Amino acid sequence: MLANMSAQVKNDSLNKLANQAGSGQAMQTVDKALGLLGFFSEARPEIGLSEIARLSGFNKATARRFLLALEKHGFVEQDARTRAYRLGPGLLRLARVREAVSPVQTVVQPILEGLMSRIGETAHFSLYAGGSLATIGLVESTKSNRVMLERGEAIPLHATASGIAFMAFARPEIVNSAMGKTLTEHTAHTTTDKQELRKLLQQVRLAGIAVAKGTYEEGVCGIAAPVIGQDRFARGAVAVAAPLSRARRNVIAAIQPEVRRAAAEISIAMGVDPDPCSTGTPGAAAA
Amino acid sequence: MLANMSAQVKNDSLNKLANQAGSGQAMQTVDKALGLLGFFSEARPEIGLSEIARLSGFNKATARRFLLALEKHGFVEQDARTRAYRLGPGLLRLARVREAVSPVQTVVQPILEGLMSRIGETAHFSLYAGGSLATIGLVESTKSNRVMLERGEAIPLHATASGIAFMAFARPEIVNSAMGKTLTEHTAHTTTDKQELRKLLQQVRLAGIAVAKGTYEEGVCGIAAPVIGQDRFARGAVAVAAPLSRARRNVIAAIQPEVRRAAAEISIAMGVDPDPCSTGTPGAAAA
DNA sequence: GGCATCGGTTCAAATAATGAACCGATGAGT
DNA sequence: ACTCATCGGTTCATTATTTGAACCGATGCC
Repeated sequence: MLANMSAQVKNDSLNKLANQAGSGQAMQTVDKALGLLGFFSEARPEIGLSEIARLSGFNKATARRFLLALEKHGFVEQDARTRAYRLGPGLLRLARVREAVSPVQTVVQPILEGLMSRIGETAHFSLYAGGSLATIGLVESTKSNRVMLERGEAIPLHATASGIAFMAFARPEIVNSAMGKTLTEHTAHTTTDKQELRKLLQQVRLAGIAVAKGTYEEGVCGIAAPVIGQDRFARGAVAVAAPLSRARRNVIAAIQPEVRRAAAEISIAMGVDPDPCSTGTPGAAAA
Repeated sequence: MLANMSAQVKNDSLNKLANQAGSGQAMQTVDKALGLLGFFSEARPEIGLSEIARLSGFNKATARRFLLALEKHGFVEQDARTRAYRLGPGLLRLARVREAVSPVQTVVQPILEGLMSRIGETAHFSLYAGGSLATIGLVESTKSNRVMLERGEAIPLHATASGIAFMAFARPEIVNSAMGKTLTEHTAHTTTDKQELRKLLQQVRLAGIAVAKGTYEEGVCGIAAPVIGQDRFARGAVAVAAPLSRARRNVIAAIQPEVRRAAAEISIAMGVDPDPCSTGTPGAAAA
């Protein structure tokens, strides 16, 4: 009897690990279909059937069936003339409901505006979703020489201050998944070595803030702090982006506490318990 | 030649209709998973596993697998404490991309504001997605006695001016699908007879505008015009909602052209070709 | 303690997804 | 005008997937 029990328990925990690790058993068909949505971006807003089949590696027939299902729910729509597919209006509805429930955008924007006005540089906020960071809120500096950002564009995790700050406090499996891919070299300063990146993350974990000089775009300095969710893992990041020419030591030092504060405010607004001594959480408690 | 052409066109449109009509072969698994998202609303923002299984009619195990797949892509997220599911942040990213491509909200809001300021009553804009109309833009009247609306809430097609205006110019299969369900009687003035509803739609098709007095909520008068897409079928509707006490004949008459104009502006903003003699489109050209 | 319900998991049985080949249309190159 | 390539879309036999009843441990309510 006892031997039986322990054998079962062992099996159970092994299975659990397997499930959580690989994000394994999660309705592959749905997974594949939703994956198609990731190919749409501001840079590639409309995609033809053959192209999306090529991008995704599916058969045209399969890809089309996915698109039909997505279209039925308004996630994509097909241009009547070109027959190309683009993201659909159903997303707006769902985003509205989400926003009504947890008003991130509404709450984040004023915080970013305050941050920008105090330090005079472009500020933005990104959330992790579907494998990368996506800019959700953005306030541009009023200075003539300012850093411009694309809205809604995917931000590489390893090459930006936001990404580093996020990864330093993200769920381990997210970091592992990011480490699994090749680290694209965006500039000469991009960290492309995985050992080095891990070391960098450890430093950021201690500092609680990330500074990146020209790692994504030459001449741009990013300063970012993580935004934390209820589970004490990172959900996204707040960042300030300034021209390197203005980013002297004392300026960076002055910006850091402001970014930290904005990140904390957003974390709280997003529903994190501000009390640090809640449950024995696996997250950043070590710091 | 001419005979040939017309025969081909006929075949094409028949095929199209057949495909769109049944919405038949469209990856049932994905369809079911996306259907779960429809259960979330402002009124019911968080749903537990068992409840969503009950609502959807799926087994708990199945429902959970759907939710896992959705969570993986940020369409839902699970509250760490309550273990309930809510809509996720990934939606914001996609909505942003969509909005960048076809800036409906950005464009619609000022038009609604203009409409409201000219006529002094609550104005709103809804898009069809996933089986019902969803309010995308809303500007409330500044009068003390005004009509209030929930944001992002689903609007029944048969009981509102918006729904009637939309259906009158919608794809036939959408209308048929709506007619397939029972017509809920929201007030004593709701049209619940399908024959009568068809007649009403025909009238609205001729008038180009719909007026509904207390059909959804007692004492509220709605005046709505359809917003048209590239294919000349309706995508949604613009509506004004006024207290019946203020909705005298001459007021309604004064409001109608304004609503019409707003709807036309939005249609154009959404990419419809303002030129009526473009390609031989299957839409409302016949009317 | 007893009872109901919660979130979550399992494995055989049932159902659904898949892709090579194909169709007609379109457009560029000659 | 003819080819050639590619487009969006469809079909059907083969295959891998989804599915749900029964189950577990935990929690909350008499």
